[in-house]
Amino acid sequence: MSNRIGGVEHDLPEPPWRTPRKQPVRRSLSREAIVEAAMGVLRKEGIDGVSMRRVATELSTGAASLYAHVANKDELVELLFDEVAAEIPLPEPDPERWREQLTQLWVDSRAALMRYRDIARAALGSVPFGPNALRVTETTMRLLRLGGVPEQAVAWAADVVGLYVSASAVEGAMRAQREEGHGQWDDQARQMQEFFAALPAERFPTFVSLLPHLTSGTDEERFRFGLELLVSGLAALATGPREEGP
Amino acid sequence: MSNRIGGVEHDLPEPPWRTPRKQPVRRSLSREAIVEAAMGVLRKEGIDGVSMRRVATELSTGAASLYAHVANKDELVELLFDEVAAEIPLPEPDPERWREQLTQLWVDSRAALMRYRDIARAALGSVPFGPNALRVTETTMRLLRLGGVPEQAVAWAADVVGLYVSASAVEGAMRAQREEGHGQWDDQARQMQEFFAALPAERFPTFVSLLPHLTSGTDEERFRFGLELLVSGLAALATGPREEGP
DNA sequence: CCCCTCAGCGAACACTGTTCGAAACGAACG
DNA sequence: CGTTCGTTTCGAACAGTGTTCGCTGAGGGG
Repeated sequence: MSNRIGGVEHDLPEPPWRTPRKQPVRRSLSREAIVEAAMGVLRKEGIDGVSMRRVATELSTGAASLYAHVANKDELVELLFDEVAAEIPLPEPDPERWREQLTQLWVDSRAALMRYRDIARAALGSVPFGPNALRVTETTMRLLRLGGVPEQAVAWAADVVGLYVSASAVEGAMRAQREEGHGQWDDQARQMQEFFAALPAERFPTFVSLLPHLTSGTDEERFRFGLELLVSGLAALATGPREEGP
Repeated sequence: MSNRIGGVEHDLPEPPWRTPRKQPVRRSLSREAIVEAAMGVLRKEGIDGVSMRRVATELSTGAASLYAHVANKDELVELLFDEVAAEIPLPEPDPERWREQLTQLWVDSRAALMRYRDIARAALGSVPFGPNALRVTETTMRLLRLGGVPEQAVAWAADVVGLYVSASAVEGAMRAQREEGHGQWDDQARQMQEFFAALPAERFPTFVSLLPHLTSGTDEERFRFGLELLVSGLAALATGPREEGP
């Protein structure tokens, strides 16, 4: 090809009589590389930041190239979601501590989701049946059965709790985004305060009287409160401890 | 202007020497008209169908005209959400029946949201504090207090249940969309069946053994199941009936 | 009566997801 | 070794999106 030694030739302008082969067409793109690059963007900028062009740029190529490895953006987002689900730590089920383990599992799930901004929105759009999401669901069901929850309730509860965790993660991500985006958290907290103070107490007496309680507690405390409602409700359905297996 | 009598002149081609005034510049656009038109689109095509151009076309004008009455699309969506919240029927609180009324209120909320496709997504993005949404929250809190639920729990529970209702409405809307969009509901139901059948039972034993329970029940039954978990959990927190007022 | 403000609105900007067609490559086959 | 074939790469283009800019012209206040 060239009598020059590799590496330097790229700094020189191409001789015009040679066909300009721009870049030597790396044939190195792969589903894994795409997902990895997209995960980086997701962590920094959230789902809206993950555009096909953005991910392609990260791999220094064009958007069209991605479509050889991924059907469309929806499929890419599903892959991302399952990749996040892989980061959820799973407990070794212990019949003595099923309630505690269940709570911890879902607190960890919310934390993993929120580490990747608003990725939880993907769980509300399409029921997540990727391999890693399935592992989480399987563990949830194992724990519920260990607690003696009836079969029908186990199946529905897995759905319900998944919904709640996703919704809470989305809300948390949105709040976090607003807090960092709009500069000072101070500014719009004051704005909220003013809005609340201007509320007509004669039209919303209960709401106004509960105002101090409304803003109290961290996001995770509020999440745990709802989770505890669900878990205790499930415990009440339990018919006593139960062995594993069919 | 013209010696013709009104109404007919629009059918004739404009004489070319007169400045073609396209349409006489209706100065009739208003926030209400915009929201009304957008509600129509929302009901038929969901949030993604509500583009600024689409709504403007419905009012036979251009997208830029809307920005005189509405700050941006986010604000428009918030207005739409509150309009939907106005359709939620509110009960007259009755201390004897607070549990039943609470359940009914949130079942009705979900139904109202789902009538407008995926509008519930707006509730997960920005905490809804429009006047009509506030009326629903106020009623929720009144009912919870009537049931003797502690103040802190009332405040947090309103948040939690709102999250759950919205999440369930979004999921229901997505499912409905897929069912009508992908032609036959039959086709992808079979596809799901095949996917489930192909699952390795040794890796997901609990999940596989619960398969029949997973697909059973209507959406609303599943929703009511989770709602009952929450409400009974709240009832357990109650310290006995309590009078209204400070 | 005049002027000035501001709703109306066409055009444009910077994006988005996706498709198309041509090129370039690797492997399999004669 | 040569040719063909399927796949990957990728620039360009298409049909959308939300939003801004600048011009026009009508209505109300002075």
